[in-house]
Amino acid sequence: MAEEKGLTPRAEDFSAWYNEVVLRAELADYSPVRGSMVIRPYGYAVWENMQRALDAMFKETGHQNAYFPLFIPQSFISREAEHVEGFAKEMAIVTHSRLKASPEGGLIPDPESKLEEPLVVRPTSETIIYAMFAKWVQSYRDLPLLINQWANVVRWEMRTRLFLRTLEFLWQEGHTAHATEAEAEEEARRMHAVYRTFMDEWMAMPPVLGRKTESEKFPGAVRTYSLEALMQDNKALQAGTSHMLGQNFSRQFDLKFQTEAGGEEYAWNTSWGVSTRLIGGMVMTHGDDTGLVMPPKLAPYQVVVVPIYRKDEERSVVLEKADSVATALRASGVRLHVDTRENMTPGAKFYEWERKGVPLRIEIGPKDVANGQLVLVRRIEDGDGPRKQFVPEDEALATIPARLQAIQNTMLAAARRRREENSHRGIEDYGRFREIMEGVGGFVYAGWCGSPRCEEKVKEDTKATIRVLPFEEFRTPEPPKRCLVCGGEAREEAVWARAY
RNA sequence: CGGGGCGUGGCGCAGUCCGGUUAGCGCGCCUGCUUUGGGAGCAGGAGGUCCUCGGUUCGAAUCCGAGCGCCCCGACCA
Repeated sequence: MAEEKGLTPRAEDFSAWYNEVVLRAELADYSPVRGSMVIRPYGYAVWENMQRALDAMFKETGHQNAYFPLFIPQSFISREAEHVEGFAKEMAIVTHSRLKASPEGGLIPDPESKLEEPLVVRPTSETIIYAMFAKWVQSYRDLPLLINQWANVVRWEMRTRLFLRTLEFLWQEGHTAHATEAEAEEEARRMHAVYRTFMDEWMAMPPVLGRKTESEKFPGAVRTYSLEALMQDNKALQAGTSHMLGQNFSRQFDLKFQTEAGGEEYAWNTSWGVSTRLIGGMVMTHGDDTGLVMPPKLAPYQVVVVPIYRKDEERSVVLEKADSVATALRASGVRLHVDTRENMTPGAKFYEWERKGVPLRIEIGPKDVANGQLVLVRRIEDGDGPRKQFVPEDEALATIPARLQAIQNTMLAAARRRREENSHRGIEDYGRFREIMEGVGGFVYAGWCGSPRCEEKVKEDTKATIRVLPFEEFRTPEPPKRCLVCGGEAREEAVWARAY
């Protein structure tokens, strides 16, 4: 019974812990279809908070939302050579438009309804979006074209995990067209930076930024910029990507424009996306053995109020107080829930809301009403006194927004510290490297000669890959001289890790 | 696709080896009363194609055969 209530500790089996947290915090549930999941209201509320924040940032940077169709003609996918290569093996295809009764019983696709051209269910929308852009763009005056869409996509993955890799997932994909290479490059980097702001400030999940190697870049891109976060099991999570597509797609979809000088040129494209995978990242960045821990800025409920009472008279006094506290806090912009369930003891509610990761709990009992105080209990330790504090009501109401921000800051600092503590720098010995990858894991910063062969060897030996070629601010002050693998001259520093 | 595990009320499981009354336990659910400051108590109650199909048998959750599904590990994967 005690085992039923607790979670598998992270140290014992991280993967089991993760699944239990997601299911028991009611973020998501398995659906009847293998590899597909239902995002439950509590999990969807997190996604909505992510959407709200990101969408505002996209608008601030000049983008507009639009919606493109789920179905893409199969021929579109094959136009860009690398693109087909990258996605062909995981595509869902629609070939028929109706079913009919089978002679052997059951239903079969009606052969007469076979489509002229199969439709693929979008794994990403570059092809159809740039086909449409081609219709809309004639002149340099039509550029830049800055579009985002919120959508679902399907990738038929072999092995799936809740939020981290499912057959269908929700995401946003930005797609832009520019008149010059420099503008497109600037856009790809701008959105890369927007993601970084979001992950740092909203998710408290500080990623390492950099560029992907040739072998890891997006199929069809010239360059891929990535944000890699380190999870508590010391595996990397690719949390977002931004691609400089060059003219690869515009050439295939005839996305041309007339230049100011009167000539004709292909547009320069970018695309960038983050998905519901971020919810998995949030879980694996902040969760503990008690359950979920939500950064206040994403928490569906930042504060939950648990009223405590014995007698009816107490009940009405306490609930009245809970109500006025709720009204006051909502007025200062706090997302709050008053848990008035009658069939549950306060203790049971405490456990439930902790498992669900609510950052701050307010307990209100008869004693508190009498003393004009509120009991504040933080979800996490943050070095600022005990988790549980008795605070005069006025002071509590006035300081709760700041307390939430303090929790947010603490979580970011803790995540950053953990990332750095598990980043190994100055590793030159390949044996030592293998030891790290097969043992503690984490990010290893080391020299790379630039050869795909060395990359491949590491993957075979250790399952680790180059997550990013980090931007300057993340690099080791003293640049590595030798390639970790072959000992040849290091062309640049790489961040290696096992990844999700 | 390979390896492992598992399919029994909503959830978690026992029972299966060694066939035998009415399939059991915990949690959850419903009703009532008492409770409520860290996972409440008592009483009553509802809820089951034992994954499916076929076989053996007087008799199958249990034995045999085939199939299906899910989870985990690997291969695979922006």
